[in-house]
Amino acid sequence: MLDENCQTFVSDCHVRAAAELINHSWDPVVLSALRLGPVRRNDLLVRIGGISDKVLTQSLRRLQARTLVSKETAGHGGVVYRLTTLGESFANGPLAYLAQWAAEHQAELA
Amino acid sequence: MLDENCQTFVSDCHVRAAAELINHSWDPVVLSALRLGPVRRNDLLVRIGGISDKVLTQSLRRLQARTLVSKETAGHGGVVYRLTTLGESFANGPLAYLAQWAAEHQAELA
DNA sequence: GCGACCGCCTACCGGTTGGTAGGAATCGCG
DNA sequence: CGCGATTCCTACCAACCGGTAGGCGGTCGC
Repeated sequence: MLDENCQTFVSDCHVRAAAELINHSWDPVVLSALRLGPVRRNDLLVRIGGISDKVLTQSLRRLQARTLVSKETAGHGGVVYRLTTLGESFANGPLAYLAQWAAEHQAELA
Repeated sequence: MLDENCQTFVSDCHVRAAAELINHSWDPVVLSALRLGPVRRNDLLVRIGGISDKVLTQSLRRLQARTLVSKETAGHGGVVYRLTTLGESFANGPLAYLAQWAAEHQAELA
């Protein structure tokens, strides 16, 4: 479904691949929140405001599947999530650039 | 819905604002396709493979509302869509960076 | 052991997105 | 005028995303 569409123009293929990383609306927010450092799940719920319990789990599952986030067990039946090297590369690179652009052009966006 | 969530950490607010620009899966593809130059609607349908007529219209409406894309009437009942200055800034900036990152890390992404 | 907390899972519901099909309005050409 | 091309709109449908509620099993402190 992605390959045959790449016939049209190649760069588009990479745009679609990248879009799938942030296409779920909460994923970029979770990645951005994890830039502040490793954090336990419940603290992540607080750090990100307004996300529901289930959605955070789903988002973390997706990000784990793409090896952007890793999970470690901690004491007290707790869990710590942190960015992987790939995740840091994405969060500090394209995602940070995206946020910076949005900040600069904030006034121009309705 | 966005403001009160910005209490948590400020950069996150901009991430969410930027995410709304590419939240709809076809929008980045349309913007990327328009980077190749102004184009009529039907040609855009061909240039982008696999998009449906209705979805392209909806995507263009959203992008027009955000002043990323402008529409001009052309002869023969035709219409020409092109990127605005803001749209070019976004497509050549964050979007291009995103695609470049995806191309570089293509192998690491499942 | 018991209660509290934590992570996670399972329904269910509502809204949105994407796809298909059909048709209306407009313009230019033969 | 008849016709095709183009743009756009309206249903209708399937699939998905996000939210709510409730429950299950694990670990820790008491």
